[in-house]
Amino acid sequence: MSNQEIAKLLKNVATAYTIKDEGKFRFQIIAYLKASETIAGLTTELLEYYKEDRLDQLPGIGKTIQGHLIELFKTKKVKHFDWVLKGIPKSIFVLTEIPSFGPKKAFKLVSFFKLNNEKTVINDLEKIANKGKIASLERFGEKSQADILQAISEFRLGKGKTTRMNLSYAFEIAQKITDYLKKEESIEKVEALGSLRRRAATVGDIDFAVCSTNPKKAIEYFVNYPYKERIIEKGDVSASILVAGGKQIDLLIQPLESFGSLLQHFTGSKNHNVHLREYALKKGLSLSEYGIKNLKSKDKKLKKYSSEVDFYNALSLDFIPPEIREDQGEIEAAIENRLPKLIELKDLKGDFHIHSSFPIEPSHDLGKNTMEEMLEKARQLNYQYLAFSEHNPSTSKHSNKEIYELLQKRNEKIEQLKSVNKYVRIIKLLEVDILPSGDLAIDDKCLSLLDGAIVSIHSVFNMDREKMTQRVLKGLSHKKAKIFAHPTGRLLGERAGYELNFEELFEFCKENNKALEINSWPQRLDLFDTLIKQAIDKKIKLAVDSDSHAVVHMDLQKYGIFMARRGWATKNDILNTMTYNEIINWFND
DNA sequence: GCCGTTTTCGGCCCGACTGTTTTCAGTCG
Repeated sequence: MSNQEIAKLLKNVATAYTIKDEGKFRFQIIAYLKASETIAGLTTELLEYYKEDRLDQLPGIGKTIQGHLIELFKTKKVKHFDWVLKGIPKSIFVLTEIPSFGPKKAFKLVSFFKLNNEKTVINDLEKIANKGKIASLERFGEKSQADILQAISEFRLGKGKTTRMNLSYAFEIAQKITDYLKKEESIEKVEALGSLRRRAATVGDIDFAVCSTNPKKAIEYFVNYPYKERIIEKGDVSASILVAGGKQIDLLIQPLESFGSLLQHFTGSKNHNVHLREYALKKGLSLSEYGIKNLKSKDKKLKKYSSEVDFYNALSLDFIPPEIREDQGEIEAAIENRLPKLIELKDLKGDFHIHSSFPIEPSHDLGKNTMEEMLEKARQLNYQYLAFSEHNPSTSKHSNKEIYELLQKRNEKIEQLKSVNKYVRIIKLLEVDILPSGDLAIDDKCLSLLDGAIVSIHSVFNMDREKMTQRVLKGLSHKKAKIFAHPTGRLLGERAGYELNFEELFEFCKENNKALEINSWPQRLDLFDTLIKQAIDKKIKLAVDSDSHAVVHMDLQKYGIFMARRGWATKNDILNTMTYNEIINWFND
């Protein structure tokens, strides 16, 4: 079973508990949902944790659920789950995937109308709603009947509970809406929050905090956004609209004096907030988007915060950067004044992964811009150095001798550029395929022409975990191979990437002084945050690379920096913050 | 069912909004 299937199973158990007796099973429900989230967000198959006897390392998975998971892997079923799920039609779990459908609503509809066919339940429900049969049900009405039809139709168009967009796409939408909101004169401040502010690789809803002298007018203005599809809800301090592609935009409003608390609350993450509020409760403080209540004082008066820094400081905590608010130990670190000083974009002194248009007749895609154009961009970015790293010449179309000659030609070109280029130093790299055998695609003689090689996987993704790991380690063990590019091979929204034993890879990199890439391409963002944090804990060097195939791509480095920050990276963890001399020494090491 | 800087027992974040109601149930973040 895949992680997603197991996560769904645990979520279904929570749903079943909710239907059976929400009050009685209140804390079991929370526990199962948390365990489900943990598994859904894992970067390694849960089965591997089980095989390696490491299930107890996972947060929110205690003795009981561990036992159930072990039973699941051993016998493919869990007696306790079967008991909880008994009598709950499976079609309910289909409906709960639709936004606005929770356990109660799904159960009421399925049981009243006997919608027991999980394959047709959505169509069946739609037919019933269209016939007007739902409106007469207790606690339903004409409006909720129409809402059900709307939710089904939007679900079919792609608005699901777990539908997410890439960070770069969310940035574009957020920019448009920010520009729109700033035109309303009563709006004094606009901040995009939620997972967007935390710079998560993918974003669900886009959240905005707004500070306005006239909240009513500001809300009215927001819900009249010209590109909205419809208004989802509209209240006194918050509203939500739907824009093209089923994307939801939420707005929250507070006066300036509470703006800091609002930022804090709406930035999340949920787990960070829950942990923070539990920590505060122990000090007798109750937190909300409005401020901090002292439960020990007589009047329990609310203290408001206009600044988020003051809000954290009021809890005796250092300010926690949004990118690491994921309940991964940041609260403990803030208590003990040992939060890392996270890397910033301006710390980068170069880029190792640049594909120019030099006609090297590569195995994969060639860049769009000349070396000169890329170098000029590097100068604008204030880089000390730039490495050209086109794909290796195609091995099916060229002999070793021809490949050698192509690389020689490229070297001549680079030497000529070096002689005329005063601003940016050039490093001679190449992105070399690691073949399924683990051998590099070009021979030693060709590799000797380079300062070093970036190695990567571009074919035969479906090897099993151990074979793939051995393939990568063999490729990386070549003296010239220094950086392993886009290590998981994932493409967001397209493919999950191959399975690797990262423990083993980290160990190897540490021993042999190899680096892993944080690829800034928005669809890759690979390595990603959780693996970056693990790598940094193991003191592995990382390189933030744009993988540019055109000049404009060189600006995408900010996304790699976002991921690095989410992985708690400081300047010292990132290779391309080093000077040219240090880097050249590292490549020759 | 999970978890530990008041705890291995006894806690478990806090609030908005909608629709159907006239005080609440359900969903969401």
